[in-house]
Parts: sequence; C-alpha cells; structure tokens
Amino acid sequence: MGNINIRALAKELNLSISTVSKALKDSYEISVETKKRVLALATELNYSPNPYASSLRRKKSNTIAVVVPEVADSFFSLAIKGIEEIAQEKGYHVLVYLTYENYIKEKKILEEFKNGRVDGLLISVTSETTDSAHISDADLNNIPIVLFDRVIEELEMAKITTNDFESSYAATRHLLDGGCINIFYLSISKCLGINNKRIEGFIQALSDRNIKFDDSNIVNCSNDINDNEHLLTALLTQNNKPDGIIAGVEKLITPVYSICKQLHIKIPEDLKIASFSNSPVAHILNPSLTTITQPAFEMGKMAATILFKAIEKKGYTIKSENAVLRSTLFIRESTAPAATGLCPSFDLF
Amino acid sequence: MGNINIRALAKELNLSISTVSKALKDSYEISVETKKRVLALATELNYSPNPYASSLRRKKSNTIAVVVPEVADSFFSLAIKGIEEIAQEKGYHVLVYLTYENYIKEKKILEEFKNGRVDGLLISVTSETTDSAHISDADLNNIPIVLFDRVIEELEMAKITTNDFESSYAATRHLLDGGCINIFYLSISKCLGINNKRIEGFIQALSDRNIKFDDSNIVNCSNDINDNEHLLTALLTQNNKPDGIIAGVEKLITPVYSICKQLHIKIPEDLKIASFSNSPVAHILNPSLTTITQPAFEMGKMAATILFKAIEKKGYTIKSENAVLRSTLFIRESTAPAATGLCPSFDLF
DNA sequence: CTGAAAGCGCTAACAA
DNA sequence: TTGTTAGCGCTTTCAG
Repeated sequence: MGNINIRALAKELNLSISTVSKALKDSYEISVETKKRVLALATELNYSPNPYASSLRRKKSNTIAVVVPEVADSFFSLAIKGIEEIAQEKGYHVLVYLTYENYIKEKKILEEFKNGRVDGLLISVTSETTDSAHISDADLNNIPIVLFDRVIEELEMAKITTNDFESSYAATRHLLDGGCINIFYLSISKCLGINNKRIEGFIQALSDRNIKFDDSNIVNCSNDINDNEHLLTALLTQNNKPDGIIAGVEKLITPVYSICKQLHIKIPEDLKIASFSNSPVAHILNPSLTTITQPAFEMGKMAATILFKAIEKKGYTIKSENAVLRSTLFIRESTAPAATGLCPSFDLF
Repeated sequence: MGNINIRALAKELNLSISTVSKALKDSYEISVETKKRVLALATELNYSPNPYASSLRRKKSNTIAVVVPEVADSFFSLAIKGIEEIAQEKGYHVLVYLTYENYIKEKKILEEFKNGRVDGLLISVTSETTDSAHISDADLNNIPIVLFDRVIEELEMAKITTNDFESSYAATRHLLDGGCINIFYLSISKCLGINNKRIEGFIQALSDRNIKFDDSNIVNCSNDINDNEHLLTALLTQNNKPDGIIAGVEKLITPVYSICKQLHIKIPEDLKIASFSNSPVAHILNPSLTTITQPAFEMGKMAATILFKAIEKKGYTIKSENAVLRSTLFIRESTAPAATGLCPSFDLF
C-alpha cells in the first residue's frame, strides 16, 4: 500500500533495519542467504523505497532540472528528448520548467534549486535575460550547471552551443549568391548572445560583399504572434522591400509564409527565405524551406552528459567545458536562384 | 551556501526551531514582531527550505509526473505545455518521463511512483500498452491518476480524450465527398484504444456510403522511420492504389509527402490526404494539409486541473471524470476536390 | 505566543 | 555478518 517501509520488512524478517537496508543495496557485508530473504519479501510486499528519505539522508536527489523558454518548438523538444534519454540511462529524474521567455519566471524557478531539490541544472535562458545573477546564485550553491544554446557568455560555466556566427554567415552568403541585395534578418531579442552572434555572421557576410545595410535590416520581432504579423506585414509592404530574409527562429516562418501567400509575394522569385529551424517538415513546405538546422538532440545529450560528469565525480569541474557543435545548412526551394527549378536539398558543410 | 537550515536561523535569533518553522509558514500563532525578524534573517542568509525534508515529513511531494511516449511531437509538446502551466500556477513541480513507445519502459517508470515521489500522475500510454496492471498498481498506492489522449478504456480512472470516432468519421466523409473511393487509414498501433476509435469512425463512414473495404485498407505503421518509408512506398505503388489517405498520427505526413513528391503523385489530384496533427505549419505545407487538430494545450490544462482537484481535496475521487474535448477539422488544399482551387480552412464542427 | 520533543524513512558510522 | 544508534531538515502535536 505504499506505507510498507524498511522497518516493516525488518520486523517481518526479524532483522535489523540496517541489515535490510544493506541487503537491499546488495552490500557485500550481508550474507547471500539474508539478501535472498529480504529481496523475496520486498518483492512480495511490493516494497519501494521512499526517495525523499533517501535524498534527505544522502543529500542527493537523483534529479536534474531542465529550464527552457518553450517546449512547443522543435529545437527545445529535441533537446529535452536528448536530455531525458541520458537521464533515463543514468537513473535520474528530470524536472522540466518553462519560462515562457519571462525573466522573472526564470529567476523564480532558479530560486527553487538552492536547497537540494536537484543535483544539476541545464538551462537555456529567456530572450529577456541580461542579468545572470540568478544563475550565479545557483552556482554558488554548488549545483553543477550546463548552459546550452542560449547561453550567457560572461558566465564561466559549461556551455554547449552551435556555430551561430558561421552558419548565419553561410546562410547569408548563400542568399547573396542567389542574387539578393537587400536581406533582412528577423531577430528575436536584442539581448540574447546567440542572437547577436547570428546577427554578426549576417552583417559580416554583407560587409564581405560590400552590400550596404543599416540597423533597419535587423527586425526585432516579439513573442506575440499578432505583433509579429503586423511587423512582418509592414516589412513586406514597405518601400524598401526585402528580397531576402533570414529568420533567427523557427516560429517566424509560419507568419512569413502566410503573409507572402496573402500578399502574393512569390518565394523564392520575389523573396528568398532561410530560417534557423529544426522543424521536421521544412522540406515539405510550400516551397520547401532552406534551413540552418542545429543538432538539437545531440546538444541535449551532450549537455546532459557533461552535467553528469560533474554530478558523478565530486569536485570535478566542468566550468571550462565549451562544446561548439555544427549546424547544417539545408538548401531547399525557398532560396533557389532565379530561373532555376527545384533544388535538391543537401548538406552544405 | 545551501547548508543554512532552519536550525541555523533559530540559533542566530535565539528562538526555537519550531517557532522559526511556524514563522516561515506565517502561522497565526507567531507574533508579528517575531515573524519579521525571522523573515529578515531568512532573506539575509538566503535561506531556502529543504524540499525533501518537508516532503518526507508531510508525505507530500508537491510534484507531479507526466509520462508520454514522445516529446518531439506537436501534440505532446502542447499537452506538456498546458500541464506545466497549471502546475506552475499551483506551485507544483513537473517530472517528465518519455517512454519512447516502449511498454517495458513505461512499466519501469511507473514503478517509481509507488513511494511518494509524486502526488499525482498524468499519462498517455505507449502504442504497445495492452496490459494496464502497472497503472492500476500506481492507483492502488493512492496516487491520483489522469489518463489523457491515449487512455485505456477498461481502467476506471479520470480520462481526457477527444472525439476520435466523430472526427475520424468527419474526415473520412470529407474525403468521400471529395470523390475518393479507395481510402487507406494509416494506423500506429493495433492495441491503442484511441486508434481503434479512429479506425471505427473511418470504417463507419465508409459503410455509411456503401464503400467496400477490407483489412488491407488499414495500414499498420511502425515506430521506425525506415520501415515506414518502405511500407508507404509499397502502399503508394501497389496495384490497388489509394486515392485518399487518413494519417492517424502527425509524424507519418513527412514520409507520405516526400514519397508522393518522389513518385510524382499529385496531391490532391491523385491522392487526397488528411491527418491527425497539431503541427503549426500544416497550412504552409505544399500543398497545405487538411488536419484533424486536437485541442492539445487545453487537454493538458484540463488533465492537470482535474488532477489537482484530486490532489488538493483529500478523499475526493475523480475516477469517473471523463471529459471528451472536440477536435477541429481544418480543411485545406490536400483534400481539395478535383478542379477546385484553394479552400479556406474552417472549423467543421 | 514560544518551545520541547517525536518522528517522517532511510543511511552510515560504529559496535558487537 | 548483523545490530545499534544518530541523524538528514522539517513539521506538528502538546506543554508551557
């Protein structure tokens, strides 16, 4: 009934509590005979140890926390999947927290980790997060932390990222090669480091080709769908019309495509589009979408793997671990050069 | 430093442990003055209570578990989001477990809940799950359970589902109205109740129109992508070619669309397609996809809300709660009748 | 209004 | 090889 504990087993078997405890842990101190008896009764009575008693005593929760801005997004879903897979292998439990791109929420959530609730933390910060004191705080409590994807540069902690500058550069270059001369970058946040790197890659590619541009070529989108629709409609109807777009985040593709359809803007003839995206359906979109695809699942796995290195080896520091994985540019129809038909999709790198 | 506990506060303030404990809980027994002092020191020392000590003592974890087959899927992502939102409101923590459609894993995961780790469980079973003893077991441990989407009929527990029969019927009817006479249903599992209801709706719609069909009109897909590609290629090249497809699950759409492109099968002219799907990009696919869309986010919220009713009111039973939410049929280009252009999408019900 | 004390269920010294 | 015992940090009677 759940209320069967180690004491009940001990009583039933005429053994001491500690003997039972050790037997259940398969301790070498206990005779094979006794172990058998204990195990038999345990399974018979459907005994299951109370994890919190154990956590309290051992100061170990066997639980990790994953804090992400969003889950209904291919990147984060895949990352969580990677994390969960490793955690399951290691016998750990995974607490998932969503921040909804809200810094206050993120801060409040991290408060919960200063007290032994989790043995480690994996986090990808919100687009509002500039201050990182809340993360340092968690660090001060000696819980190992791995930042992934949306990291904070200044923090001296383990970081798993992708080659954002290079992949953004490559995508921009690809649009330029296709004949674009007025490309706009759709950004999600002014403060996100990862976003800035992507923007830098974008700008560098333009500079390298001596294409003129200014701040207005960077469009700051919001987290609100309606706002974005207005913003994007304005962008696509303004005088200085874009002939190319790089979307810094997957969720902007739906409104962009919809608006183009509405306004009869032809992709890729009138407008070429590439997006950072992990959507599995990019290649069956109309037209199929050129994407910069991050190895989300692998990032999750790697982040978790590094975290467990710190958790398992006490005192071992992972603070300088700094993996940069490579994204892949999948070239598809949405960026096909003029007068060409269907491009087969392929991996650029 | 995390090792600051209630005892340290008490010592510092020359108060007893219990007074401090009560003060922190804002108990009416404690003077305003004392409360102030306690709170002040607590914040100053960055005190945070140990959740597991509290859980152990109160036999309450303030944690719920969500067990789902998959997370890189729009339906489950959205459902998790709904659940997490409610949990956050209530101040609960959410443990997420993925079963990867593996019954053994599911069983092992549920084992963990017989001991107070969680105060409640939300589960959508794997496509392999036929036996439900593991779920009844968890129930016997008095932890409230809400089954959602992929439920097990036989279990007398709270269930949140959608009108699978009706929506499948409506989708099939829609294909028939569009002129299909040889529709195939792509199924994920022979044992899943939800799947069977969808199949029944499908069959009923065919029967009602006196369309002949047999078991071969139900194609059992696997969880392996490669297997499915072969299966679907075979289906689309066989003599008895389908002129309509209903996909019982979102992830089959990518291979179906790809194969059609490869084989130059025109959608919707040669083949009309409708799919159960929560993908946000259905309407920008090529061609845009007719979907039966479940209210995934709302289902998650409702499932969590019902769970909390049971958690919060001790002894209150939710076992007979049985909400059936309505899916929406979004009619789009992939099922457009011959010679018609673009259909605006609308809600059929 | 405050405090003493028992104990949630388990672990780990230490003793026997 | 087994048992005794002292907590982990908190909550909650019950006394004062």
